[in-house]
Amino acid sequence: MSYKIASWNVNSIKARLTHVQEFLNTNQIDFLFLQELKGESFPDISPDYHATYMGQKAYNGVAILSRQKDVRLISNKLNGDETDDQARYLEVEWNGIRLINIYLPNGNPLGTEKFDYKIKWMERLFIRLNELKNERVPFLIGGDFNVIPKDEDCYDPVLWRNDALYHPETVKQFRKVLNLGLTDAFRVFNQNAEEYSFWDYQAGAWPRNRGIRIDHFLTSPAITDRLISCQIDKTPRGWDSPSDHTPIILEISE
DNA sequence: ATGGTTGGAAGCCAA
Repeated sequence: MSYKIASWNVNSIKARLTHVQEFLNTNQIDFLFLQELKGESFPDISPDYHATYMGQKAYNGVAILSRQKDVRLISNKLNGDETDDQARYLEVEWNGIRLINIYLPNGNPLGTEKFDYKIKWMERLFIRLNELKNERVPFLIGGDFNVIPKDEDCYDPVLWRNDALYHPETVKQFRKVLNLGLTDAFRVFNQNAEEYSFWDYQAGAWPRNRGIRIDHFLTSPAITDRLISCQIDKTPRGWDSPSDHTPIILEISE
């Protein structure tokens, strides 16, 4: 027995409703983390799934769909800044483990308050995950991290160095999180370059495979021990009117 | 080559 957990930035749940339904119908997904809902309310997707979500008007928004109804909301915001009202964080408890879905700030353009917000958000995330580590709570965190971990995770490292997604400060913060003892689950099973989860809508990025790997699952040690597989499913990116992201799917043993 | 495209908003912003 195993569980499949997927993460997908859908770039508007309203615009991608049928895609999400098709994805759920063709994969045996137990939990689906969604990002960029771009709306306050959440639509009826399937009678087979329970939705926990945190939305806002027009921007951001995260949801966790689950076959299991016994998920318990721990938090729908990231601690550390009472003035932060962006819907980017969802933490639930299920079966003794913590499931965390994030839509980490993009941070562009560099040199603006947006980049400061991203870095501070990552510092707050580190503090939260360090708490869970100290409490010995097994967890997995998935979502759109808006972070390119390494050169092999983008088509043009030199170009991306001048972007908030691969800026040295961004990568430093990401490594700090990893150094809590977390594992980039995808890299346990696949060391190939040119394995991407996002392709820009512009300039033929998808047909030319000019993409970046910014959607991740990170697992705490107890969950890492249970990893069965972690793959990027490129199929939905090839559908008509797709999201610019494609799902990443993680499988863990019971 | 500072463009190109998409979604939600409202008559631009974020990605």
